[in-house]
Amino acid sequence: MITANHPKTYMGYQALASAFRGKVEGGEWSIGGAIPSEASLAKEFGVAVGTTRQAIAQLAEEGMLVKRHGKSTEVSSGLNGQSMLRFFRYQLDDQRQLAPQAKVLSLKTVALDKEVAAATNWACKSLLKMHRVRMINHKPVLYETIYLPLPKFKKLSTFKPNDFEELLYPMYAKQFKVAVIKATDQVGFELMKKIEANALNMREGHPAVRVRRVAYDLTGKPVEYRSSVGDAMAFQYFAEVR
Amino acid sequence: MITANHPKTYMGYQALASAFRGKVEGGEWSIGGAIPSEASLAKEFGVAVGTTRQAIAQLAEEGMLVKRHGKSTEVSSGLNGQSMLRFFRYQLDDQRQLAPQAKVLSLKTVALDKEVAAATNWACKSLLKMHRVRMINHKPVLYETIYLPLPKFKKLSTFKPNDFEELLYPMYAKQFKVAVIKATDQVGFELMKKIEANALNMREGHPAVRVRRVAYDLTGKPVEYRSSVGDAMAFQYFAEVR
DNA sequence: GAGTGGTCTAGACCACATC
DNA sequence: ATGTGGTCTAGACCACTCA
Repeated sequence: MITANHPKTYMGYQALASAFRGKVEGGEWSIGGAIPSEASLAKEFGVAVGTTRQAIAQLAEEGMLVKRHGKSTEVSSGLNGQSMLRFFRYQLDDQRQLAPQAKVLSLKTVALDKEVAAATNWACKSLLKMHRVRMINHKPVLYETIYLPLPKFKKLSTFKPNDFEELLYPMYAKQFKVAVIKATDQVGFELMKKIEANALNMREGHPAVRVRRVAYDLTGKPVEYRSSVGDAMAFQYFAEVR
Repeated sequence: MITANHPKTYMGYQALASAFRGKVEGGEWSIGGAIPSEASLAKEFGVAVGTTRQAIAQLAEEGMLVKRHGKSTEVSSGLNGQSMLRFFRYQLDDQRQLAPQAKVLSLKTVALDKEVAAATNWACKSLLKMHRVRMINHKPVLYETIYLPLPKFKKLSTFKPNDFEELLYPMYAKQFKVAVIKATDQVGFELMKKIEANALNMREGHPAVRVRRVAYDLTGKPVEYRSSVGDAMAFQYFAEVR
């Protein structure tokens, strides 16, 4: 039955975790907001506090929830989006840490791309396609092509290049209530194409690295596809293997 | 106090975890072997079972212990060492999965290398340095330079190239009781040097990828430094960002 | 001080592996 | 059947945050 609540259903911590996932996906617990206390959830679902703790611990592990000792447990608002640029080893003028800049070059609506569809399994028929250059100390270092599914991100199609914030992931969170909590990177090597080379003040055919990234939201669904090109010689990628 | 045991010391799960770490590091719980049951540990340390469970859960998370439902909890015997080669995208003759081969080219004792020391913080004064080629379907794809600290791995210095097994990490476990449970990779691009090119049947100056890997044991100490070179055009690296 | 999450206890019962 | 780890309970008390 769809609408009725059985008076007493068995609730293991995994079933509880599923129920909590549902609250997040359904928007009942909104992104960045606090969820009810463990004690009140235990009462609501008719289980011991320890059981709600175990369910919450699992979701916290997955990155969906964030625990704050003494305060509350919140729905994650996601990664900050700086995670791409830290892979390039550009030295700065002095020791100071310079914030990267970003410039949107173009924005248009296109048909679903084959490569994108294969990586994301999106079923939409059109996409928002954005070209962007990222700079460190005003020097362009990364040429990005970013795809977003429509109609979810339709509001962006009316944006002018200057309307975009520096970091996209936090903007997705604020404007669309989409939190990016995981991404997969695929690093490969190729020769730089003319468009990319021009944008980066380099020669066509220069050794280039391409990072294809799929970003996932709280529910595990792909929300963004991003393909970034940079100078291979200036590139360093760090990863932990377990 | 250093030597005496107080009859009753407070044992939080973190202190317990430290005690368990000590048992592993001291060799009292040996690599690949089962540790005592949760109930007996609880009795031995004078805590509730739940507390030993929490301590064990933490060490399992770190990869030091592996839990086997219904059997026992074991000290990890580490990764299998295939983790490097999976990053290359060589297609095989047919659909079958071909096991990679490995050939040791040379083995010698050298002074502590600066690059190696910087990455590992090793304090030893000499190293074992090994050159190795890894092949897929009898085609060489990876030229590896492997460093191991002495005197820990002294026994290997008398080995002949054919004495080495295909996978090194399991060999470290068997022969030296060293389990590799974590590694960090640093991926960069460069031009292939003559020696590497010769070993891989490629031209000097061909675009190459270099993966510098530090492998860590159960206690978090670096146990191996490995620098691997391959064809950049055939390379794909996958990683998850969280 | 009130409310939240963090630690710990003691015990019951379940699920799995092995003999 | 026995022993192991996995789940769950009910409650005590601690540590942290904030009004």
